[in-house]
Amino acid sequence: MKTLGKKGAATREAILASARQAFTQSGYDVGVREIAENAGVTAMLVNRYFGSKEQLFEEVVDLVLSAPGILTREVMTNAPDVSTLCRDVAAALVAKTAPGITSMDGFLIMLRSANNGQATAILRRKFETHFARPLSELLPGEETSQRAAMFLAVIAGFQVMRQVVEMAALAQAKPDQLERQLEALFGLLIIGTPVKHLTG
Amino acid sequence: MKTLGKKGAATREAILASARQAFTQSGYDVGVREIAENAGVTAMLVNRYFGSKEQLFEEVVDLVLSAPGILTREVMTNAPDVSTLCRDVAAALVAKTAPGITSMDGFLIMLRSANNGQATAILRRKFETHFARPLSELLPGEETSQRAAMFLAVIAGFQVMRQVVEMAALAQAKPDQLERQLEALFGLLIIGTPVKHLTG
DNA sequence: GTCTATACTTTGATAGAC
DNA sequence: GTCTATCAAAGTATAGAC
Repeated sequence: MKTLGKKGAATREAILASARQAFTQSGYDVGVREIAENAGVTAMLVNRYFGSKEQLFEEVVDLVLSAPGILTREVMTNAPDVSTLCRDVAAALVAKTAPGITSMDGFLIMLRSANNGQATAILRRKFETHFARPLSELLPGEETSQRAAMFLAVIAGFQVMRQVVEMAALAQAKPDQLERQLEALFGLLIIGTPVKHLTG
Repeated sequence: MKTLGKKGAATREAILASARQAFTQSGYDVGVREIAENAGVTAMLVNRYFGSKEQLFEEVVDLVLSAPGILTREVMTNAPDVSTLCRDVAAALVAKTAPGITSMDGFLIMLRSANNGQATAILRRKFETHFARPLSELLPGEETSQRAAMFLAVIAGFQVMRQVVEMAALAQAKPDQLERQLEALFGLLIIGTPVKHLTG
């Protein structure tokens, strides 16, 4: 382990910030040289400070999953009850996936990097510890781990259709309509029954 | 455009078949040399017959999207009623995403090429015409296009979590439990109310 | 300590010989 | 119509300049 001076730490942060931007926008397949260039350094320093591209990706994922996103520890633990959680997550999800917004969410990184085996292996571990396990412990009733996973699947599917594929029906729909549909789905998974009918 | 003789067309088919197998098993990151080797030719011929690896992938996508998948016109139009449709799609989805099975469904191909702009543009059009529009016309009630899109989003999300990320809770769950959960979600989107309670 | 220059390895793509 | 030879780009590793 190398000791880092002040300048070194700054460079490390610059690379990390550049990598976060690049991975979110282009997925894991973005080049290390491009990441380094946007940080004002050469590609070699990426390996010096992070060991490998894979480890750099892992650190970026940690960073993004810890930052406020659609599902955070705060959202999960601060919600007074589960129906509030449904509404909060639905609202955050619709807002963060609005057309034209380049959100830095962990789910988006996952979807953009889904074609790379190394990246998905890292994401699997991070999703388990950050989302699946705490959410599963929060749910009442039985089969909590499956229901938690389905919850995450709905979030991921909504994002891939709205932000990546950009399906017309989701990109142009009114936000409150989408929120209502998502809230109903989440309610079904969380408390076992829908909080509200879809057509109001 | 080159003119193809009998032998040329045969090698082209061999490469295409090998590519379908390879992409299904290993995803887009599989090497062109490996694809060519399994077809009994050198890597060069891949580019000669398909232009690039990307175009080869696109042709495999076309091939797979034409074949019966999770949502086909038959499933959609042959179902006597919508609740049967929910059950059929849920069962097909769980079966096709079983661990160890790498069926190259259209949704999965979409996810694997999600970071490629051209690929998503092509897939967006195919999804609209093949899935979104006919499904939307099949649904009763209001907001049919949004609900159809959400339906597709749930399918996509389930696949990405079970097949790509391989979340433990989804990969190891009992098939009939997953089917029940999916059927409830689909029912909520299709007929506006769940067909069955989750813990029932 | 911090960083650049250089090169090795693999992979996708191209040119020209037969 | 097919192959050998080669190129360009990407991830990585080493040596050494300041």
